[in-house]
Amino acid sequence: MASQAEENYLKALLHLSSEKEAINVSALSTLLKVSKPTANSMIKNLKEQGYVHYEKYKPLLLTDAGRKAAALVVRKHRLTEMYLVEKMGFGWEEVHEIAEQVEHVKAPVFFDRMDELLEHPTEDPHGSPIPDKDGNILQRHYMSLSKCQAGDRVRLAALKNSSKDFLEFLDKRGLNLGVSVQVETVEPFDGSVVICYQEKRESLSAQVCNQLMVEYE
Amino acid sequence: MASQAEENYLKALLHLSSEKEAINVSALSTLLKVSKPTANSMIKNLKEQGYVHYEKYKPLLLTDAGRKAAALVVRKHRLTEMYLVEKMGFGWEEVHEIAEQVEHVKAPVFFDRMDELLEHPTEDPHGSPIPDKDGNILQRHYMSLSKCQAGDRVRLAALKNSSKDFLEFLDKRGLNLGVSVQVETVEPFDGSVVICYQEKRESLSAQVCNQLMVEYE
DNA sequence: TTAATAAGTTAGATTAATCTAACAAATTTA
DNA sequence: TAAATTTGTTAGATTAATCTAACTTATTAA
Ligand SMILES: [Mn+2]
Ligand SMILES: [Mn+2]
Ligand SMILES: [Mn+2]
Ligand SMILES: [Mn+2]
Repeated sequence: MASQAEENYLKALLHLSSEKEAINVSALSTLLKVSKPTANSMIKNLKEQGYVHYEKYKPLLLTDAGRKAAALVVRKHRLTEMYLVEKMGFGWEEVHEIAEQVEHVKAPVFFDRMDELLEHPTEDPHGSPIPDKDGNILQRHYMSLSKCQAGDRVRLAALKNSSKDFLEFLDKRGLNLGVSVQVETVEPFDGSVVICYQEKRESLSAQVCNQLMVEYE
Repeated sequence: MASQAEENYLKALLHLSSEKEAINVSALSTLLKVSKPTANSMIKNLKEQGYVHYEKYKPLLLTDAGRKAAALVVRKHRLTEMYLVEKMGFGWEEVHEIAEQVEHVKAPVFFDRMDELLEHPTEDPHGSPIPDKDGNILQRHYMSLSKCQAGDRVRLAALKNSSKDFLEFLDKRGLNLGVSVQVETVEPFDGSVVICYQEKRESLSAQVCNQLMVEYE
């Protein structure tokens, strides 16, 4: 079974490959906060195990087995986050660090039980999809709030970024997933947007709008 | 913060010292299934950190700091076991292996939340005491069922041994903690005991009775 | 009280995961 | 295209946790 380090690398590789098909070692080492030689040597190890395609100086690519293994780690991570929020009462900004550790528990039944108790959730507390038991990830195609126009009525469905700072920013404004939002104005100059929701009116910078994924109601 | 290995050694040392004040390296290495040199070198490490008193060839002794650190690991372990049984519906025979891993999560708030949700339990699913947040362990002085006499009416309060086999043996007979038991006969020859409980009559070997801790009702 | 056995230690090796320093290859910029 | 920059690799060292082999000390049995 994969070690904690291996599981973390697999997750990072899957994450990077979702933004750009081919992955480079630098991005991996930056994301995981390890040196490039460290990442390089782990890549050789993962190649040995059949999880990545790799040739010297060429970009990295997850194999099918690698993608599946990675998705199953993501599944454990997101089930844990959902469990922590729904069953233990944690805030969505607290759960990532805990899940980062709990995801490595070697006891499939533990995660299966979370899945059951949560009644097979399909998204985590930040709106990201929870891969199924075969490692398939149902990609939702939400739209960024920054693509909306004045007058649009949308529901906040997911976050592109789930950093603690951002989550706390949203908490302060009562911007939770599921909230229905009316786009009032879009400022052409800087892309900032004024929205109305739950009797509130807020102006959000383009940077924030980019991170907010919405769908039409 | 202590590594997983260090936490496991501390727990083992506390466990061994509960049976015999002074601990020897052999017992430790046997319990943890590592070689004696491995145990020896970890002892030197723990001594460096102020967790054990140790001089070459002399028996091992936990320091106050070591005993406290160990008790806090045991606290995490037992809170986890209790949480798994009470909140997640696991059987008492399934939880030890999972807790053995979860206990190493570095997130005090995670265990504090379990403690709250369980309303500050004082015993784990096997009747063992859960140390408090300062590492104090309230020792209950239960009596072994093998010390009982015909006619005694007692309640099953704890298990001295919680191996999977033993737990399954008890499950098959409906012998759960809290069950009220009437001692029918005690066989002087082999120490076996016939008990009545919940419309059932069972004969238990001395070996089993030794592991069953009871209290008068 | 010696001899046998058990317990404990030292030395040295191994593995996984990490690092820095040095260098090579690829890409970008001028 | 040549120079500068970025990216990737190799070599070699380190640390934690483990092992085996060989040896020493302590305990137990004859
Ligand atoms: Mn997360
Ligand atoms: Mn992790
Ligand atoms: Mn246990
Ligand atoms: Mn453990």
